Amino acid sequence: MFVIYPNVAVDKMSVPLNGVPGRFGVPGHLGAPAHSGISPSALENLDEDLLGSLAMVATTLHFERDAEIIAQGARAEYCFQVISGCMRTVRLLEDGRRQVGEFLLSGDVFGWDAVGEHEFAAEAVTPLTLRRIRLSSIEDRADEDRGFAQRLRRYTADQVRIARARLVLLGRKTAAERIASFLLEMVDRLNSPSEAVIELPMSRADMADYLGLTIETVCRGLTELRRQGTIGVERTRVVIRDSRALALAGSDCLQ
Amino acid sequence: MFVIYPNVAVDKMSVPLNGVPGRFGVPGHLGAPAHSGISPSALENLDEDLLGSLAMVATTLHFERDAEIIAQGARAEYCFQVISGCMRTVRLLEDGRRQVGEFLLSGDVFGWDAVGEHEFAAEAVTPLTLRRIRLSSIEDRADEDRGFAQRLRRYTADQVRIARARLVLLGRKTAAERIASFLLEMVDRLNSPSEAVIELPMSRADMADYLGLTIETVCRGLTELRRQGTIGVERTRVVIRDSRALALAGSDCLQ
DNA sequence: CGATAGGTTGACTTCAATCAAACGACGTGG
DNA sequence: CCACGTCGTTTGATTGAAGTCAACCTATCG
Repeated sequence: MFVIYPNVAVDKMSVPLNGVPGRFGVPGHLGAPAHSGISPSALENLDEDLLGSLAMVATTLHFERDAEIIAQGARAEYCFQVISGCMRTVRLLEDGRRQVGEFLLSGDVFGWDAVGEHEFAAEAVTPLTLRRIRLSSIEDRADEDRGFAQRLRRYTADQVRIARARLVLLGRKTAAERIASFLLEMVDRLNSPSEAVIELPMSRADMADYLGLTIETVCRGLTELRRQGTIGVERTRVVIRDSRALALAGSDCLQ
Repeated sequence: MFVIYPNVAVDKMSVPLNGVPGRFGVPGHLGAPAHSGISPSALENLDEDLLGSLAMVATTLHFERDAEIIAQGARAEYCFQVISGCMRTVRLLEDGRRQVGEFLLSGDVFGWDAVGEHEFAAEAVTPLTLRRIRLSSIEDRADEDRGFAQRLRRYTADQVRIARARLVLLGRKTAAERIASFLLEMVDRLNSPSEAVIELPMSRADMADYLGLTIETVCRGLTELRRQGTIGVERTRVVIRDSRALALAGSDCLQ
């Protein structure tokens, strides 16, 4: 039902929180595991908690919204697993263009693939709780624990497939299709209490940079889907009114 | 660094003959040792030959240009390592839009990340020699050979990073930048005898579908680079005249 | 040869970006 | 409590980069 992370040196960052959308409340203080009511925080399911067994060598960290967890180009020494909240990976070009690599939710791991340095920065989309683990610990564990190595392989293979599916989205899909696909992805990943309603943790700007679009185009796309009766939108809350039409709009036959 | 290899590997396969798409090549003689005689190609370097140690359980196959090696959606039972030639992975949307996932050259492996089915098709860009290996063999070897498991992790992590770097290219770069980046990638990967000259194995259409552009836009981009004196182009041969300018044109600071 | 396929170039269109303005929610300070 | 400023979002008008359509070129091959 939940994960016990015993000791843990808790590097604690200030946990302010300027109110705000996406009621990802302040994570309970310290030892408190993924909280009760809201946000099941996925990690309850050990099968899906890749690094759960490394909790004893992990450090738990808290970040406020928009905090930078890792800078682009930082030396790769640690990787991070999201315990609760939402994180984004971003890469900037010199002139300021920004690409969001992925959004990470509970259980997702950032940076384990890094070699010399992290090629993407990592930032908190919402107040965030992370588990920080030395890359060497993962390598060591993989060497000595066959089951872990298998799970790691599966996880990484999944990441490759996911990234490649996004190549199709970015390379060949229209703005409208990208937006529809994105909503479908989020419906799938944010396991909401109610099937049909999702609370997007990220801003339009984040969505735009994830989808290779501009804020305005994302807005217009959402508005258009609403006009068609496919979804309902108001700020961060999206209601899926016709998921069949949405899948169609996203050209997601295979997926 | 400089590999000395006959730039066309010996294939007993008859010559090109332009392709009828979706045609199968001739499967190799079963159990034939990986390289009978010549054609070590790039694989001479064992360090870079991830699956070299599995050669005894591999089957060598030959395909003609444009042959389909694996169909999109095919059951994932085998993976393939390129011995010589160039392979592309492609994914089609229902309406015919096409995205090339990657180009694979000597040593590269296709399909090891697949779970139920291959989400991309694999096709021969040039006459092609492959090593075919059961996915289960890889899994088994990874379980029993720590060094192999490590190399496999490194290889897969590389694939993740490469795919994510392409997200930036497809999501945020202009046509001109994509084309310049592509040339730089190819200069790096096709280790040509002469630093400054590369022979592109793929057509403009393949390049376009790799870069999320149209054939015409690729042509215009190449022409523009030539007009600027950055490269020389004639059909498949590209001469890099000013690699500094090319890197600049590609916005590839980090990379 | 002529046929064909791939490549290049030009004219025009279009989808998404850019520029601009207004709105709404929220927090702050008077 | 309300006026105000800020920030994120939405909508509209316009621009522009890349797509589409079309013609032509140039290797290659039967």
